Order: sequence, then structure tokens, then C-alpha cells
Amino acid sequence: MSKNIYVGNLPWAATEDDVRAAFAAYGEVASVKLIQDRETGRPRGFGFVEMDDNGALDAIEALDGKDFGGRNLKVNEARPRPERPRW
DNA sequence: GTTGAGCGTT
Repeated sequence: MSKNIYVGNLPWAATEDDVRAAFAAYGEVASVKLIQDRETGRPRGFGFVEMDDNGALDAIEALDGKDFGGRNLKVNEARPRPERPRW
């Protein structure tokens, strides 16, 4: 089973590999998604990490409020999102 | 080459 994690307050220089490496230390990371502006393509400074439940909870309490790239990292469980409409 | 609270166009 996996859980979605919201990661915010990321430095604009951070990449998915950096976040994956940070979360991989607490569990196996299923996928990493950094959100960036759709129109300009600029990194918004936040993203989502999908990993195992126990690893996710451990990573949240471990990386939340920790320093990452010079910024205070914000880690929390992601909000439930509806499925993609199919019509 | 800029900016800084937030929740995602696979």
C-alpha cells in the first residue's frame, strides 16, 4: 500500500531526485511529482511523494520541519483527490 | 535573470 505526501516550502533549485533521495532514506519511494507552473514552466516550490504507508508516516514526522536546501521543509499527508474524469 | 503561500493538467 502507498500513501500520498504533500511536500512544500521546497527550494526552487530542488529536483525530484533530491526529494526522492530524501524520502528514500525512510522507505521505498514509489513516485515523486514536483509541481510546476503549467504556463511558464517555473517550479512552484512544492510537490508530492508517493510511498509506503509506514514509510510515509515515518518520513512525514522525520522530514517535516527539517532543513532541506536551506529552507524549512513542509511535509504532510496530501489531500484526497478525485479520480480523473473520463468523459 | 524574478517570487515564497500553498495541494497535483500523469
